[in-house]
Amino acid sequence: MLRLSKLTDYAVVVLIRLSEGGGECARLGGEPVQTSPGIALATGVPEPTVAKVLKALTSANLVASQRGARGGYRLVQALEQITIADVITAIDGPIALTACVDGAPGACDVQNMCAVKGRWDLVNDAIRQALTSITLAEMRVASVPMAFRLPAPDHLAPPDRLAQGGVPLAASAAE
Amino acid sequence: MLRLSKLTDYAVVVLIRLSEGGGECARLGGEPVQTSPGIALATGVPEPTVAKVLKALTSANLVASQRGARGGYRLVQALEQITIADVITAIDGPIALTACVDGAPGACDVQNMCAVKGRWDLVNDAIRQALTSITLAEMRVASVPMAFRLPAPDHLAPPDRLAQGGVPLAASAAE
DNA sequence: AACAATCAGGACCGCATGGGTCCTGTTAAG
DNA sequence: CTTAACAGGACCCATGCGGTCCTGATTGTT
Repeated sequence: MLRLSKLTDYAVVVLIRLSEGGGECARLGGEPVQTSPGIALATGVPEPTVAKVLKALTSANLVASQRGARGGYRLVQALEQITIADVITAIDGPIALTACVDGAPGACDVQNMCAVKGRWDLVNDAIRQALTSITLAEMRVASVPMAFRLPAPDHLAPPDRLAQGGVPLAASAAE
Repeated sequence: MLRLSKLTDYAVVVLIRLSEGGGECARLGGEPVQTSPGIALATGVPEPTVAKVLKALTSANLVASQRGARGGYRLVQALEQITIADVITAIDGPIALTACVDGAPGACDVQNMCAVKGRWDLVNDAIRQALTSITLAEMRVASVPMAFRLPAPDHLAPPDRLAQGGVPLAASAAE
């Protein structure tokens, strides 16, 4: 699968949402912050999950948090400065395809004559480089080719119309 | 984690083992084949797992099988022609990082206003390209920098000494 | 012709991991 | 002092992977 976690997907959504300047809570010396309930409402991701993602992103210093009333989160870098590798590392931990490379305790169980030991590093480096070369800004411009772009991010988009007719994608071909 | 399955790791081991010409069963009109028990014995991977991996590799036409007595498996391409992407696709299925891209049944549950729909394709392509650019031959030469290379593949290497002093890698820096 | 060896293709089970929720404490603005 | 929001856990459940096994089909050997 080579599948990355759904949380990482959410993190991208949340970060892009954060970049769209939360127009609601422009306080705190000009630094506009957004609350996790607000982001959850705007993105459709459940609030606890948004909170969890934001905590991880804060630990990774991708976003900054302001505690207390009128608090919230804000980006510390522009989307152009955030790479996919950053997000994946923040959410899923270090990028390592196999247990052999990311410091597994018992190493592989067939380490005796494992003829390919350490060779995955080559692949890991390639992956890592590929992920480092893509920024969130690039991902955003590549998305939403249709007219569904919300120009004003401060008025939370009503999900009704979008959910009905919007974005059929691959959901129809589901067995 | 972006972790790929352990089966894929085994597949690489098995394929490299297959490339080292099974010296035992040189039959079948000059096409030397190796049996799955033999490969299991040589690599240290349990036999059922080897068999499962080989079946998947056969379905993906990375190896050819000869049924019946004196049967076995052999490579259909040189290691130089097999990319990591081939192996991953054979074992783990198509390379797709998120459920949004590989035709998931329900699509993402937040598809309503998912602002990043389809944007993972960028990342997927980058990953796919990175994995396609690395062949098994490159992985083999990059491995085993020490004197642990077994010159004769038919005499199974005694695991004892190798397991003890061999290849410390990153296993020490765990946690 | 009978036998044995080997692959084919499933079904099956247990465990680990991730996804998701919730609870309690801490901070800061009003 | 109260309230709103983050911090940082603990916790449960489902999914999927790793691994094993069984039965049948095929083919060389005796």
